Amino acid sequence: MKGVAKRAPKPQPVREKARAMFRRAILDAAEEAFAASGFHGAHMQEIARRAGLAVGTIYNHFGQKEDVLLALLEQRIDEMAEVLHPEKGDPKNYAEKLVVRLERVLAYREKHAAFFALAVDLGVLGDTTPGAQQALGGRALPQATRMRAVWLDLVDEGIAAKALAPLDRELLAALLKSTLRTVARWSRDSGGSLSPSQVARLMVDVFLKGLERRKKEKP
Amino acid sequence: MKGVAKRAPKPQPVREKARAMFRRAILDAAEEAFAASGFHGAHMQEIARRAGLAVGTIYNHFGQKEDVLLALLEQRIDEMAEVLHPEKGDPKNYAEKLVVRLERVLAYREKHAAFFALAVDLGVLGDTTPGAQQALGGRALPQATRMRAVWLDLVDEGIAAKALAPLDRELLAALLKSTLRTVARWSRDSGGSLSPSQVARLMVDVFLKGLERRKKEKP
Amino acid sequence: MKGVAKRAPKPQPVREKARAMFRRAILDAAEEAFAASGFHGAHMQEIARRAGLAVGTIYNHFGQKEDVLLALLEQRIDEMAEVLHPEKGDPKNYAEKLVVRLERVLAYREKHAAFFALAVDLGVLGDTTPGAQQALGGRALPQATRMRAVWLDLVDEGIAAKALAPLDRELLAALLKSTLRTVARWSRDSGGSLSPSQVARLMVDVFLKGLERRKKEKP
Amino acid sequence: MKGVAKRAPKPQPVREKARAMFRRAILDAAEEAFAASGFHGAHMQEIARRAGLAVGTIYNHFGQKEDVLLALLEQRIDEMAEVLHPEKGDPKNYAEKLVVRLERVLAYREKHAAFFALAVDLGVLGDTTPGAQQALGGRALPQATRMRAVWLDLVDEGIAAKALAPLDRELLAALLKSTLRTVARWSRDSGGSLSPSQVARLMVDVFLKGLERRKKEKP
DNA sequence: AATGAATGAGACTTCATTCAT
DNA sequence: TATGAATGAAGTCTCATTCAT
Repeated sequence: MKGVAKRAPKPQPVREKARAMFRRAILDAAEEAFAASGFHGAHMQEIARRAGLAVGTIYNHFGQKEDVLLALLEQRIDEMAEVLHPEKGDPKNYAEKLVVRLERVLAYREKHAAFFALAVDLGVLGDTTPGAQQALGGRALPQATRMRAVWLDLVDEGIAAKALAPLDRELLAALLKSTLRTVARWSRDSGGSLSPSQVARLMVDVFLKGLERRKKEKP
Repeated sequence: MKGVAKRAPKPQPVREKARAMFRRAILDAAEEAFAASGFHGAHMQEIARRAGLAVGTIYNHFGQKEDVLLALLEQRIDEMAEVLHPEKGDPKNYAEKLVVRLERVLAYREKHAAFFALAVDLGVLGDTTPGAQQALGGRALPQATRMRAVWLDLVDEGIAAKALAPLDRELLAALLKSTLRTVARWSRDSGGSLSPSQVARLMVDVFLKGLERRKKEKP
Repeated sequence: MKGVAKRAPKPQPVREKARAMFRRAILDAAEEAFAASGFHGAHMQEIARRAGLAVGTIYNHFGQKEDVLLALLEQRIDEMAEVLHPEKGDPKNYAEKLVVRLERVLAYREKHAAFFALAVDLGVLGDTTPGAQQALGGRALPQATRMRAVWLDLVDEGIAAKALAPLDRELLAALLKSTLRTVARWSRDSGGSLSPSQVARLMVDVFLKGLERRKKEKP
Repeated sequence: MKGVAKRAPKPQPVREKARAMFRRAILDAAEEAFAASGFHGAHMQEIARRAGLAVGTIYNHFGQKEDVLLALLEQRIDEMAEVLHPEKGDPKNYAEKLVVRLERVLAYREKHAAFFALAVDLGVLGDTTPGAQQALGGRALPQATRMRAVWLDLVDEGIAAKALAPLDRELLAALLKSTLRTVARWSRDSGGSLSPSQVARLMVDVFLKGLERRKKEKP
């Protein structure tokens, strides 16, 4: 030790930051790659290429391919739960509240269209399909529970406010999600001439009032 | 044998039947295997085992793995379109008509739960996801068009009968399908205490009237 | 036996004839198929198709694919040795004798161009190459010995008649064959404007006199 | 990694060298394997084993089995064309020149006996047989043209020097090659008691003067 | 820690051969 | 005996993962 005094190794927050950047770069690349080709179609090579990294580097951050998918799903689900959370200034009226919240979700969806294509592909947002189970190696997504809770809360508020029919909360939540998904996809596929705000309003309207023809209605 | 006299080959309807039986056995086995493990997770070996055949035999009937999937989807979609078709004796009233038709679909779903798990996995029933495109090698499903037409017809009837809001027919069809799927899944997951008839009625109710809390209603 | 007297089964020469016809049809088909695609490239299916037979039938006549090749080679080599044999009326003069004999070989070659492509491919006419050994499963061709003998005889006659240089008879035979093959191929590839007789004469000339430029020569 | 700073990759001549070594090891292994069992008889597994590599590694260097064969042929043909080329100090006299050049070819042949067995097997040196076409997937060998040119040049020199009969140059070249091949094989098969130099001299003698018995000759 | 070539288990597919009709 | 579909061993190639640099 050549007579030099030892210093305790500094905590190196820089290292931490660098690690986080790599992680993020990998997940972003994976999102694109998975969305473009599905889980099996996307090769580690391709993910590495999109991230501007070598394959080996990915394995320094994730144990295996599955783990990249898992981490990506967790990350995005967390972000989406965040977005769906109540915020200060959200309206009191339930229908209005739904509109602003779904609007936020829609905005997030747009930024992460790739992830949603993937999530639908894996059935992760709804229920888990065999293909998803395969891809995840049978592991459960802890974040999915959190996500579910947020939707259930939203529905519970509606029930409490006597704005929603007193049906099973799981059913209500599932229908709210499926309406969101279906209308959003339709909007995208049919040219997307509606503004996000109009789309959110349409979702809520369909969800609350259904699709029966109505006589005249007062606003 | 150029110069050797040939007995005219007798028309063998038996052969035809045998071929059809093998085909069917393979598709049934494939349905199970794909449903259990997804397209990539299911190996030809496994499909052959389930069908009680040798691998080679599958290749006597289908060019490649993809083709097995394709044929299976076509078969099942055809069957389902059949089931969804109008039948003599269906009620005139639109809501009632929806109920009986969806009931038929539900019954078929139950028999082919495996297929539906697969179909959702592939996104074939709704729209095509990257994973599905992967599995199908980019080929389109001709039958999917037929399926779509049947749903659109059902919706058009509703519009014509002034029973449905005059919205875009694609949107209406998509929402009808997603409601069906969501309620069916909920019913199954929540213990399945409702009869198929009740489930169908619930679907139609949700679809037509939405989930807003209603005061009193007369049946 | 219904009271009918038994007759001893007749020797059935018809059966024998039928067998021979099948055999021949198969060998002809195999010749074409092998020549078109090589030993490995030609499938039993294809040979059967060309013969207008079912695959199974081939296996009623030959034990395995190899055996078909073997039988074909034996057959053709026999025929060719036949053709190369001395015949009544062949000239006495050695050079002239060579010409008429090679002419016969050339005629046979033309009829069985397919076989010769195959034979060269397998190196069967000259020496046995690894590929040929592979195809023949390591078995030797008994007929090849007979063939060799015929060529050696032809060369021996030349030595005896003091028409050929007193070199090793194996070398002389090998050179005669290779000259035959090379000139024949050249003649075919370069448009084939020479008559078979001219080609044979050229072969003999090259073989006997070499390719050095000669001053003037008297015929 | 899009945003992450990259160190400029240093130019790595070492890598290049390593690549070349692997390539060479694979080609050498393939030469042995192909020569021992023919193209179809040699399995990738076996080639890998002989090269001391894993199968996958071969596929990092060559797209498919065919490509290994192709590359091997190109390599060896190039080397052989090199050897056959005129060199400083070659004699002026045509016969003498032929002798020294063929001697070089013979030396190369000896070192690469395996390749020549293979080449003959594929008919690549002369003309392309169905089996070769099969193995090469129908692709042409660019190097073969170069090879042909070298032989044609050698023959043209002879014609120009009025040492060769004014026959078609393709024919002369083909005969020169076939004489080389035949005599070399004979020499090897008959015990190899002749020195390379003697063999080359014999080839030229046969090629130029033919095999007719000659009276007395002056050297 | 990043790199990227090497690794090899395992998947799909082919095709000679068998065998029930 | 001819048939041709069934069989399954075996080969090529892919791609997630490892590891020496």
